[in-house]
Amino acid sequence: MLQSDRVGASIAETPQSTVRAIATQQSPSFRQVAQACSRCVMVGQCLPAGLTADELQRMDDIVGVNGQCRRGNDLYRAGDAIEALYAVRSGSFKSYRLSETGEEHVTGFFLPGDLLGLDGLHKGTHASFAVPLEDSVVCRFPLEKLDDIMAETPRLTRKMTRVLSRDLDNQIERARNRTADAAVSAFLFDLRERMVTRGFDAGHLNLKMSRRDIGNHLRLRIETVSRAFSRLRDQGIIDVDGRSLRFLDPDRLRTLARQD
Amino acid sequence: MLQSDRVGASIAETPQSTVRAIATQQSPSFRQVAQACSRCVMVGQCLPAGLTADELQRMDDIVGVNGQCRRGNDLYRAGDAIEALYAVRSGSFKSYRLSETGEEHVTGFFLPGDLLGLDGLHKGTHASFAVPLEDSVVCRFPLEKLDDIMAETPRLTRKMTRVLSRDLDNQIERARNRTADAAVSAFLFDLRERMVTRGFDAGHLNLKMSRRDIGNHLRLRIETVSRAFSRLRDQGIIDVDGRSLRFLDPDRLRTLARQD
DNA sequence: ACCATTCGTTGATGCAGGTCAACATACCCG
DNA sequence: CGGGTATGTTGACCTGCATCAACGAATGGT
Repeated sequence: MLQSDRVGASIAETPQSTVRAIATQQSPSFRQVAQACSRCVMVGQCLPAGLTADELQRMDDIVGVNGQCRRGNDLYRAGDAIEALYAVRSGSFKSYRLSETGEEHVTGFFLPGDLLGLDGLHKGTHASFAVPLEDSVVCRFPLEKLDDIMAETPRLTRKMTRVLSRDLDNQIERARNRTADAAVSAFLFDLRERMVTRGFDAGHLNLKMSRRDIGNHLRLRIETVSRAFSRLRDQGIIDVDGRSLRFLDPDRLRTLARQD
Repeated sequence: MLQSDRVGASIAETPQSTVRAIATQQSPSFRQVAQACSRCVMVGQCLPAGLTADELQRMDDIVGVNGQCRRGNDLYRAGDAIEALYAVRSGSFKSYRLSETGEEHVTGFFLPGDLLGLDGLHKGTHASFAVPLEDSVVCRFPLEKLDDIMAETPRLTRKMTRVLSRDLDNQIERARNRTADAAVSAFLFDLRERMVTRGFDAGHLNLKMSRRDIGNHLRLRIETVSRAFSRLRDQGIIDVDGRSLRFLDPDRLRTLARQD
């Protein structure tokens, strides 16, 4: 099994985890829509992307609980036994780790369709914390069931392998040597591309994360991020006011993002 | 299948790849030893670790070609169609990428038992270049066969998932904010741990990579790496003379490695 | 054995980004 | 509504690492 040998409490029994099933609060038809991968608008970007109709039906069967995760709560915490992976259905998340001295390190931002928890699979316990940046909804893939379905569905196995490989590739790519302006440009351009891929409006977006989180993620100070934003604004590449962001010249943003 | 949809030449037909089967130059018994996972000293650290005897036998059957890779040649090149993953059997490798401007970025160092090529699986083409740091021997896992055996061997699928998850975890961990001394200490401590895990002498080792490669990997200049080495030597933590390295105080090295 | 080239070390100096500080605005809660 | 706290921007200064430079030692090709 993918899951840990450690026996942990189920999500519902784990006090610090705050996923709450909303199914019981909903009408049967809404619940059905909320649960089924086959009817999810994000299915093309998510783990089940590329599955046949039959295989998708099987995925529908294992996505047991959709849960709200509200601001200020954790989806999971580093050290928790992994019992499931989560896909973002709506909203957004950040993941972070703590150093031995208690320093936070933001390890990623997650949009609808993104999979949370992959970095902990090898240990059987979560390697990171995951917190919503806004009220969000997640789909829960219990590892045991995922494991079962993978044993019978090679296509899903391959998809999982590719998702892991892509994350690894992205992490390596992110580790390049860059100036502060290039790092911030790359961050914004990547965010825009991910939004476009998911069918969001490409022109305008509201950043859900703070300057602190962005800087922490890019290993830059908050002041440096702020100045980089200002320089991009002064050059007419973006229009930024607080967390409200407009892309005026994506091509030049891309060029800045690609220089070392 | 894990492998690309692109149809590429086999390794043997690819001019720039220089894996050469040595089986024909060896006696049958040596060849057998060289090929079989079940008789490899690195089997405990490698992809087949944890398989049953039966499953291991199946792995033996798919490891088709062991190849020498000599210094100055590439095992594979970024952009090549992926037809196989490689495990280091003996020797060592570095992987690197090229930026659009031709800048090299060293993405990892690989010791016996390590798997090469994982970051390219999602695209079907290699994301990096892989070159030996010394004359080395690799085991070749053809993706198609690996895919077949994974479909029938859930345990191998899980192992592959864990290997990918571990690499992802390591990459994230490496991205922490660190001073130059902490980064170099972490690099050396990690290298030592990996050598110990593989049963090599923990006290002394010969670095196979240049200061340039180390610095590039850690996003530091060669002079900064050299000075960090000198400071560690002055503090009595290591004894270093060129590429010859002795660990005098691993505990203090570990402490340095863990501070932000 | 030769020279050319790469590699590693150390010193002097420069600069990108960190640090410190001041201030404005937004948000939360009683 | 008002006071407190978190957030974001900008300026002035500082520092850790990059850059430039000089040198000796190791390596490789002929």
